[in-house]
Amino acid sequence: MKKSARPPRKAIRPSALQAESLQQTRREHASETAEDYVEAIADLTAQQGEARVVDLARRLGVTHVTVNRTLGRLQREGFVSVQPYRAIFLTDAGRKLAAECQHRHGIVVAFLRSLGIPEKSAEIDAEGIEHHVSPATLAAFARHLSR
Amino acid sequence: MKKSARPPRKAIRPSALQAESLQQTRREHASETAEDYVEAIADLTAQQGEARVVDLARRLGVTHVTVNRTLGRLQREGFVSVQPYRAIFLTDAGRKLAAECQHRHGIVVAFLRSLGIPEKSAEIDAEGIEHHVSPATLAAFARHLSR
DNA sequence: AACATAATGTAGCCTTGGCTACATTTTAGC
DNA sequence: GCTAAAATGTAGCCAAGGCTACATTATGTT
Repeated sequence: MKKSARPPRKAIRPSALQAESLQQTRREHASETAEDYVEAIADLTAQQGEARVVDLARRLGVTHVTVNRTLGRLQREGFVSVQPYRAIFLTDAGRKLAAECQHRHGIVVAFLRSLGIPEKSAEIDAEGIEHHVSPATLAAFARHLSR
Repeated sequence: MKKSARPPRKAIRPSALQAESLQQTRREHASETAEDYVEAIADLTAQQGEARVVDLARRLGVTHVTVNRTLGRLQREGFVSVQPYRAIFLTDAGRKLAAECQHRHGIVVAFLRSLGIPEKSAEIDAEGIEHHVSPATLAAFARHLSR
């Protein structure tokens, strides 16, 4: 019998950690859309009583078609409740998620502002960053703010 | 003739800014993959003399198939140079991008560590955050570090 | 030099999230 | 209550980035 004809390539160092980090980042990407949508729906509902497809499209910077398809997915996943030609409502799960996102978003923006970053940049960066901030890091941001 | 039968829904507040932020985030996503790949290729080349498909797959936490297809795109975009069954090389553009990413990654990790976040969490969060850090914010991080 | 195994490549499938173009339903205003 | 415009819905296209299954090439060991 034989063992190996060619020794398998061995990882020299920390591939495992990086692979894990990147897989985590990809998982976060998958929930980013849901978070952006529920947050927008919550805001719109608070601001104008209801959230409609056009409002979401404008707010999210996409066409109404994209919004429509995504709402279908979010309904499958239990975050929203939609009926044809009607306003969009959050489920309990959706409201919970939205509240968490708004809370986190506020902390991230305030933290960036506290570093001297101007309002607009802080908003833009926060939008990208917030989905990748772990509870530990969020806590560190909050700690830094309350000093 | 008639004008309007139904007044168009008007944005109450800051839809424009949020839409812009989200569009920026989506643009960043498009370059994330390129950044992760060139960085990994640069690291592997430095560590073991060459970067092979299997190494990248292990490092990035995906299958070799995904790596292969992505390398094709990166070659089209001018970041890498690949030949069948050969090692992968960065172009000048690829090396430049890799250097920028490594620099930024280092700052983000150091910054998070300086907030008291443990090594591993800092690495994981940095992987997700670094692609969304604007030059202004990166500068703020660096400023904070050098205090 | 043969050959088994690792490495690489290819075919084809899936989901997400963009889009345009066109169809249908609501609804404000006359 | 008609009707045009707004809003919503549907069909179908595209690229990215995952995957499995299978085909091909390189190469270390014998």
